[in-house]
Amino acid sequence: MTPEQEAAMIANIRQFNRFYTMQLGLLQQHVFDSEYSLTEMRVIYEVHFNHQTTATGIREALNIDAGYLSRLLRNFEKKGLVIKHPLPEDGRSSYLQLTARGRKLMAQMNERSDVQIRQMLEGLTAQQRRQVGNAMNRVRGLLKAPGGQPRLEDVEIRHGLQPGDVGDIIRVHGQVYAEEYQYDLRFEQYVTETLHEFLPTYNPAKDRVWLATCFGELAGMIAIIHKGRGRAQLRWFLIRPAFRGIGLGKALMQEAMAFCRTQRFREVYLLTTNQQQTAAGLYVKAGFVKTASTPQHLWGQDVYEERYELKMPTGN
Amino acid sequence: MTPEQEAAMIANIRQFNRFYTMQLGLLQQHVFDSEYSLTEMRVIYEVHFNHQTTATGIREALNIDAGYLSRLLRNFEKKGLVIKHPLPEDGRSSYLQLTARGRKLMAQMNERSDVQIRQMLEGLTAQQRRQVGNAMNRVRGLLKAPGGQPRLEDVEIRHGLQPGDVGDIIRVHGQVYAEEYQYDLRFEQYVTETLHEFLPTYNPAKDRVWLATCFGELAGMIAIIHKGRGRAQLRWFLIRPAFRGIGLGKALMQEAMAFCRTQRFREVYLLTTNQQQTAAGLYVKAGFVKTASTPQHLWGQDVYEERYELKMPTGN
DNA sequence: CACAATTAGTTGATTTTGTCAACTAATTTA
DNA sequence: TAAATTAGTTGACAAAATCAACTAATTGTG
Repeated sequence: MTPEQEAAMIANIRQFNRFYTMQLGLLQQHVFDSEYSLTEMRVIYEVHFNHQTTATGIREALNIDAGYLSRLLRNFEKKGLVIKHPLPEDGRSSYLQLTARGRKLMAQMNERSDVQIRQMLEGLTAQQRRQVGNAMNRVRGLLKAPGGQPRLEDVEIRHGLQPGDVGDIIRVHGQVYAEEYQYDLRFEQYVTETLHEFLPTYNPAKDRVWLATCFGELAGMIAIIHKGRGRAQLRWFLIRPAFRGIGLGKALMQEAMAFCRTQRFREVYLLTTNQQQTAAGLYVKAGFVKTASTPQHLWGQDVYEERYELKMPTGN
Repeated sequence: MTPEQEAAMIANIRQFNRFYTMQLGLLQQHVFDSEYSLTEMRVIYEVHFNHQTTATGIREALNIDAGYLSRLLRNFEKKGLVIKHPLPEDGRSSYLQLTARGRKLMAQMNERSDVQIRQMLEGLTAQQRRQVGNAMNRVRGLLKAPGGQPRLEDVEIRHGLQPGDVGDIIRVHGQVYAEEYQYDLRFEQYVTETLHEFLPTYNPAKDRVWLATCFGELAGMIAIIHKGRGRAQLRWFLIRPAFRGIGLGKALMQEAMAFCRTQRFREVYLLTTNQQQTAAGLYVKAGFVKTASTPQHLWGQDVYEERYELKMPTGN
């Protein structure tokens, strides 16, 4: 990056900071017309979030004056929002905890915050809202904030191809395999070919492509393609690294298997290589058995191309 | 979107708000250890940014007490940061302007803000930094902030296909044409086919694909494909709606034409439809002439397929 | 056109918010 | 065991923000 580009980029972030400061309405000292100041609410939040924290813990987290904090806490105690539990191992400190009343206040504040957020999102389509969330998660994830791990509940699994999906499937395959196995352009070309070959025969009644998205961002995918005579091929099974370890692979595999059962496929097969170890585990767990392994030079790599097969239990 | 998903999404944004409040260090009332408070700096910034604004303008923009602002401004005037120009048409108001000293203070603050931003980006790769900027722009753009229009200086034009580029080209074509002309999956299939057809013959010495990216996000693209006997085809020329009107199409076209000249192509042609009016303008400006127009039923649409040709000036 | 109503900005009085330094008491270090 | 450190408290005070009463210019209205 040239110095000019870096300066442009920093100016851009500075603008975002100003914009977002405005958006948050952080200049108002009384949050959401409550009787509590921003600082007070931040203390309440800190007590709630870091359970079993002490005054010093809060002081360090929020970087506020010890004397000021002392008074704030005494006030909260007087109002019955916070309760102190003296520490047995240190007579100077106390654990802090929200009372039921304090938690109720928190909940109220969250509600008001939600109102603010809803206003912010007003006039946006569902897709755009997802994009906002997604972009925020990206900022937060990149700036190494805690809690950046996506949750399975936030991942939406849908099927059917919408505009951009075909390209997105290819893009994610190209990027992930380049990053993880140093596959080159030839691999992305291969994926393009598989989709080009599939699309003209795509029959939504017999073929199904599932896309897992998280706030609009493609998180993973899987597909079942009918091959005639009760056979089907499982394709394009991939979970992006950031979304691994949350059970998404399993969820997608379950969708695919459920579809295979309703379609009464007798046999499902798939092709992969010996390098895709994590996926292989999921194949085996789903009942697939490795039936062939042949050395190949594919996409500039020496790999074993492997074939897995699954005999479906014939329901009666 | 189900109510549960909406709640999850709002909770997610709330978390981002808390995270970013923290990130900005907005609880500190003295910005960057200066002798000025956050509010004071926001006033200075507002005077700088909205030139020829009045006290009321600032009061409305920042939503602060009129009396408080009055005192702040008097103080700034006393310190020689701001100057008042009485309004001829209204004896009660004055235009506000930063003095040279006030602008110097602004610049200093920007520098300190830049330091903060650099710290924030510390430890990120160039690509990750671009992603942060990109994601912020997306948030800002979606939440309809002013100044959301990207700048041509922030757009990087590169050539050569990197992992994910092929998929991204297809994805953007699919999405943009679906949004603007209601083309369906068949169009994305067609684009996939064109790339599938091109890739095996791709010769970086004779073919060139340019990608315009803005903080990591694909903004537009163009390609020149050699066809033998001094002929070449211009393909995949597209600017995403958000990046139109900033001269990006022109810049990409110039790159392409310059390449055609160095390659000494005698003739360049392209295929498009009568629906792509904006692009057609750029083709004509670059010297292309429409040579054929045939009615077709393509991708579920009745269109005229048009052919444009450009005879290259033979340099000696 | 005159007079009431409104608007832009100012000023005094006051409250809220945050800071600093001196302090106590418990705990740790030397 | 004494000195140093740490957690938290308190008093004095400064800075930031609010409220209400005010002036002067401008606008609206009968």
